[in-house]
Amino acid sequence: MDEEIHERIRDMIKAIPRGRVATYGDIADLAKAPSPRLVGRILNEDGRDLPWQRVLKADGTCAPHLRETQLQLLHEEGVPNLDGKVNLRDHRWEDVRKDEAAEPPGLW
DNA sequence: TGGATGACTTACC
DNA sequence: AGGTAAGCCATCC
Repeated sequence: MDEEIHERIRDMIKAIPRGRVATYGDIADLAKAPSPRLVGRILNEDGRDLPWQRVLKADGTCAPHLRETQLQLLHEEGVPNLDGKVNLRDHRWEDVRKDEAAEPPGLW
């Protein structure tokens, strides 16, 4: 059902930890959404109560109309950005989870 | 029914 | 590194 996806997408976004980010594609994947476009649409109409600032495009940039606000909020959360682009390698939610699970403790 | 649109992605050049 | 094109899914006209 569409409602299911809708809800799951919102839950996934809510689940993004502070100081971390995820791409639309990641959310779509985790929420089993058929397309990243759906994630964008959800945020557009129902993103008021969500940490929408933690959702970025695949290249680490954010949507044009939000750029200013987005970067500001992320910066306040402790997510640095370089000329409007966030380093996904260091702050991407999915990647970090994977690394933390696979990385031997104490290595870093 | 068919085409246009959007807080997207990937591939190619 | 930056531009274009095609694919993508739900919605609206």
